[in-house]
Amino acid sequence: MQLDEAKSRFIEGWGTLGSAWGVSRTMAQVHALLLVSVGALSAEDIMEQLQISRGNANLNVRALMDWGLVRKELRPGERREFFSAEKDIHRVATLILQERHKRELAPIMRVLGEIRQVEPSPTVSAEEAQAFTQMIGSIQNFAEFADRAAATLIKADENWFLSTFMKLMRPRS
Amino acid sequence: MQLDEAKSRFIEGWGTLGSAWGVSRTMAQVHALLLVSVGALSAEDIMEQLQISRGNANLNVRALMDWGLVRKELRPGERREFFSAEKDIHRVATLILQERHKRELAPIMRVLGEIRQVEPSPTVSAEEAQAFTQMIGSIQNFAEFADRAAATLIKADENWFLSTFMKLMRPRS
DNA sequence: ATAAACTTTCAATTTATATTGAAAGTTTGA
DNA sequence: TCAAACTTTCAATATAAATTGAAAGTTTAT
Repeated sequence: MQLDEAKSRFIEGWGTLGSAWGVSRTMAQVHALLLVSVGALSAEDIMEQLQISRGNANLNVRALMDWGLVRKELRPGERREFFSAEKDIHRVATLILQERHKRELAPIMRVLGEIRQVEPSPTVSAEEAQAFTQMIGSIQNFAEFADRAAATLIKADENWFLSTFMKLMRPRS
Repeated sequence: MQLDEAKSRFIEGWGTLGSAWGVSRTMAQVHALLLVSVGALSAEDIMEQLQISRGNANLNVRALMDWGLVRKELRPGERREFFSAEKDIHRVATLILQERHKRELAPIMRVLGEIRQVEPSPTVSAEEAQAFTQMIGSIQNFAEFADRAAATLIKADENWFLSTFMKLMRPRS
């Protein structure tokens, strides 16, 4: 396979993956393109390679910058902006986790905390109320656990965690 | 807060969470409704409580059954079908992980494996090809790691719950 | 065999989301 | 200051996804 074809396939695959996980296809594709590009790319480059409009390119590049996955690169003597992606995949994962925590986990946790205060009422049996509270409680517990686990991974910039657990999980390597 | 309001808020929140993660809002809402319902519900119940059409209810209930999150419950002497959700949150998490692994992780892993075989070509520099191969390789490694980590952490959480439960049951030993 | 009580399907429609492209805005250099 | 070289915005448009509802299909009881 040629490098160009390999890159296209990666961009396509990354886009598909993104849309399955609630990230817009184009945003994921811009990210993929920047990941496999050696240098930084201009808006024009992105427009051309992905065949998208200027506005669309701008929108998605800015969204990626909000996520911290892409940064602007200014070249002395050049007026236009270039963009490059964070290439360290561990940092990429960290940034994505942080952002998703903030945007999606935190809000649902707030809701769970609020709805757990169900008042006793004459129209519902005690056991029904309790079943509800238990369900919510177990979701809270699990979410907190998952959250802490993710945070632990985030803090594992040092390799001790990764190497320790990699050995546990990949006894063959 | 009344139980009914709490349930509504949960259903709404779960739906929002779902759509942020690539699950259709209604599917997540049907799931939420069944999670907080004590018994099994009929198609009619779901239609009424979520204000959706019969076709929509049927479609989403079947999708949830494909995920293994919901099962049909037949009552002797009743012609219609009832549906109930898996209530054990660890099983829920496990089922979701399994399914997403199968649907989304496995396909991208296949692509990554394929595109890593870039042929040398006179039109691309060796270092460009190598940068690409390294990028793909690090994504592969990370994906494998994350995959194992998720499975391991879920098991760890299950064990934690189990041991806590055992201690509660057998405080003396 | 027929009808009643359901479930399933799917073409049409609605709704939500992404995209465009031209205009407005901004920055830089002469 | 102006004009060139850019970036950003946003109303209009296109695309994709979800939803409806009625018809077709299925199962069960009589």
